[in-house]
This record gives sequence, structure tokens and C-alpha cells, in this order.
Amino acid sequence: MPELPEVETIARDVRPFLVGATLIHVRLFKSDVLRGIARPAFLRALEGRSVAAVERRAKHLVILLSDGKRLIIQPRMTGSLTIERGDETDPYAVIEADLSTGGRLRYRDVRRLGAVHLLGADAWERYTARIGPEPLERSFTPARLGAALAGGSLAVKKALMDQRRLAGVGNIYANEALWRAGLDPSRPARTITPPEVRRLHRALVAILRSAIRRRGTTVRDYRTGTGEAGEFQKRLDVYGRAGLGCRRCGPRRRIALTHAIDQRATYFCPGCQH
DNA sequence: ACGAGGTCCTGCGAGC
DNA sequence: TGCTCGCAGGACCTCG
Repeated sequence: MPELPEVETIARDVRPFLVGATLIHVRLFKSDVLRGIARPAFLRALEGRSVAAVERRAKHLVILLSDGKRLIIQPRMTGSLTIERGDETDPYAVIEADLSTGGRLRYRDVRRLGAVHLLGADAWERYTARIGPEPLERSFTPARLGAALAGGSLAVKKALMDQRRLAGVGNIYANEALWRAGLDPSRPARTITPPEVRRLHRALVAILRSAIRRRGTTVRDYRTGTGEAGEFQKRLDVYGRAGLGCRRCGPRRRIALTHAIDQRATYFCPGCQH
């Protein structure tokens, strides 16, 4: 589940503990999350390095090391990144790094669908170039959202979740933004009119900001960088609310659930999303 | 160029 | 009680 607001929350939480700290001893419990690098090279590249910065790009955590390389962690579905203080072990720990400042960094991933990369500056440039614009940057205007949706017969919901078109939006926030904008998720992306694009832009930006304020959405696995559940699940209007009343139309209109779009759970109100 | 579907991986809850 | 099955969601891949 970690989408943009969740990864942003994790980055903000772990940043103060990581920046300036040295990775003294690194343990890799499961190697299958590594992409493009083998275990020995990975451990060699990390141990003894210090952390210069912690950033987020789309749904990736970007940990910039002192030598210019970047440790990229993409938690995908069940990944979490936390700072641990005690010495409890975790059967789902994938990577742990003891920090010179005390405590340790832990990447945990039950299903290990997550991906870990170690990229130099050029490789990172190529990687990030394939991802679309960040929706919370100033430069992300309704016109840029319109451009992201243009030229696609695919459903607008699928377009929103396409990382090449737009960064950071996954299933939960795509559902929520489309409900708030009053748009039918199955509409072909290119049929969304300019006024509708403006509505969708407002809805999307507002929801992402609001979800960050609430420290993300915990349905099951997501944890913040301090190991806690988020709060935004209490604020969801459609996701996970199949059969319940629509908050805009009233209790007599029920939220519907379909898997017709990309075989993913799509929640919408047939009464107010057109 | 596009959509459909398989793949990675594991836990959980529904149904029998 | 204990089993099987489908589903969860992100991103990649292959096939037609």
C-alpha cells in the first residue's frame, strides 16, 4: 500500500535519524529483493557509508549516501522502513543496518514484492526519468495533469496509477480522488474535459496533502517510520466501503465495487460519479 | 498501440 | 477442526 503519502511519511520520520549517521554493520536476511546487484557487492557498498540525505521520489525512498550512490527502496505492497531502538528481532526483516548514532534501520517486507536498488548518479537519472511528474510539486498544474491523461483510451483510473504518466498515485488514492472529483473511474482518460481535469487536479492534490497530514493510510501492513499505523484510513470516502452509503448522495446510495479495471478493486458511487 | 493476464511473494479470511 | 481458494496491491513482463 505505500503510495505517495505513506512513503513521504516514512521519509520524514526516518530522515532525522539517518542523515549524518554511518551504516556500521548491515545485515541482509533475504536477497530476493535486490535488483541489479548481488548480495556481497550490496553489503560492501553500504557498510561504512554515511547518509547525506533522505528523499522520496514517487513511491520510492531515496537514501543518498556519502559517496553519491543512492539506496533506493520501493516498499510496494507490504514493505516498511523503520528506526528500531530495542533489540527485538523480526521474522520479516529483510535488511537491517546498525547506525553510528544508535538504533538501527530496518526494512521489513512480508511478501517481499518490494525492490531494492543501489544506483550511481547516472543510473538514478535514467531511472527517475521514466517516472512522471510529482503531483505535489508547484509545477504540477491542471495542464500537466491534462497532459498525463491525454492520448489514452485507457480508463482514467488506470492512467492515474500509471507511474510513467504521474508519480506516486496507487489504488487507494486513485479511487478517493475520482470519487471526490465526481468522475467515473472507467471513463477513457482522453474524454475527461478541461473543467473535469481541474476538478480532478484539486481533488488529487487535496487528498494527497490530507493523507500526509494524517500520516498515511493503514489498511493492514503499512507502518510509519516510527512503526505506527497511519490515520487516513478513518477518512476514506470510498476505498473499502463497498455496500456502505455514499457520503455525498446519502445512505440510500451504496458504494459499488468492481474489478473490471485492470483487475484491481475499484470503488465508486454510481450515483455521483459520471 | 493496446489490453488481458501472468508473475513475484505471503498471510489472511471466507467457505466447505 | 482443517483444508483449499481467492484476494490483497505495485510494477514488470509476455502474448495476441
